[in-house]
Amino acid sequence: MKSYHHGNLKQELILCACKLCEENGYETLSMRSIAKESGVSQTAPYRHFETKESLYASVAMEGFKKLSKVTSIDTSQKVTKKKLIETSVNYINFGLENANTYDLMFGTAVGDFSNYPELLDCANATYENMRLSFAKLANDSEEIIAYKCITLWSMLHGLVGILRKVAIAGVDGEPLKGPMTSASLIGDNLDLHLDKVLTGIIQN
Amino acid sequence: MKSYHHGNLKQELILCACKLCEENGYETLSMRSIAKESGVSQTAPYRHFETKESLYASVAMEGFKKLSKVTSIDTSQKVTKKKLIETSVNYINFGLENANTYDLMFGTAVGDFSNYPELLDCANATYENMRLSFAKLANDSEEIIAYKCITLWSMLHGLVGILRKVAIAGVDGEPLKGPMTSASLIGDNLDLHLDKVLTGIIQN
DNA sequence: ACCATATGTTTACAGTGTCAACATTAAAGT
DNA sequence: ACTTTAATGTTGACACTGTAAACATATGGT
Repeated sequence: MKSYHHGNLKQELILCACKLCEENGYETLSMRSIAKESGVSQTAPYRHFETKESLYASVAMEGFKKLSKVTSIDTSQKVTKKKLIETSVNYINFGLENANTYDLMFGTAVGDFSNYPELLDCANATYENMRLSFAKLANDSEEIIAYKCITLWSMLHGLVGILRKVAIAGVDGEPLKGPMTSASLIGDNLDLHLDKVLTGIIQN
Repeated sequence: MKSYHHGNLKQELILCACKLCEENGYETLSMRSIAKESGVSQTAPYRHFETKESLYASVAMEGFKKLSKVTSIDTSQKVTKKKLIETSVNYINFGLENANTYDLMFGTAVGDFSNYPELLDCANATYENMRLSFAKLANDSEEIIAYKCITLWSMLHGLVGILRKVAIAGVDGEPLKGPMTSASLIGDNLDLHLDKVLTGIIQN
């Protein structure tokens, strides 16, 4: 028997939204659908989220937490290139396996992170760890560290995008022409590719 | 005096959509709004676009054409690192100056390009030129060329994303913490940064 | 016990994508 | 030139969306 008050609705709504988002993409996610899925009236979510965007922000935050978990390096210990490669692979796999959530995190669904301080913190924490890792790896200036970090980060992000387009195209038979094909080649040799890239970044 | 038949509606709808998209972002663009803006009934666009997504596809295609224009290198002549840097800067500037359109082109609004062959061709052409440029630059194997091309492309795409977040954050005062700050640093020294990156890519 | 506040529900409104039925015109076939 | 047909418009409708307003119920501090 359900009581009038749910007790833990906000948490359930977020969970629900995460699930629906990953299953069908954030574009098809509606306030009403998560309300229904949570067995609650259609406007109940508005007691916990001012707008749909702020619900998106919560889902994105969960995503960043999860991403942080698989990519964070223990910077109290020695940081090696191998660890960075491992982390890079994890990053890319996260992007591929949580494609819809990834879109929500890095797309335009949440316009300005600074409207959601908690989300902003989570996002920054993710990247901050990568920066610390580079700082530990070699004795570079702040500037060089930043350069290296952003170079890698940009590339990982870009790679996720490319590999996904290839994966999607691969599903319905017809392989894509041009660089797309080559991208799937990289997918198969991801470790090797990342090793090359990281070597390039570290050396410079 | 307007006749019943518009005569050139499809073209006008696309133009209109491009304008509205870049002005307010593709998320706020509606079939009905472009219809109204074009001075035509709300379902008229459906004579030219089966779904909203197919209108998006047309807008995205215009974007790729424009992007091609500013990034394409004349591969019948000698290709230099300098030219690649120039092109890279142009790519990034395109992404920053046509931010909303860029989102449409590289986001999830158009799910699968292969449903829109013309769009797919335009998109591939853009990247194909970059690949040819790398092929001209040095005498590498197909595989190495692909590697270099995708590395650069991924990074440019990633950089656009990062620089935009910084630009947006810069607007309302409060600068972002962590690697975000460093990213804006890169924005100021974009040429230098790209030179470094390209050197790294070319060497490997 | 009382009352403010948090959390729910119902109802309502304007806007959306898209379909079906109908109107008008330009193009093609005779 | 006349008729048929296909292309291109319009009107009206449906189910869905985000979200505001008014109301209902439970909870916690006094």
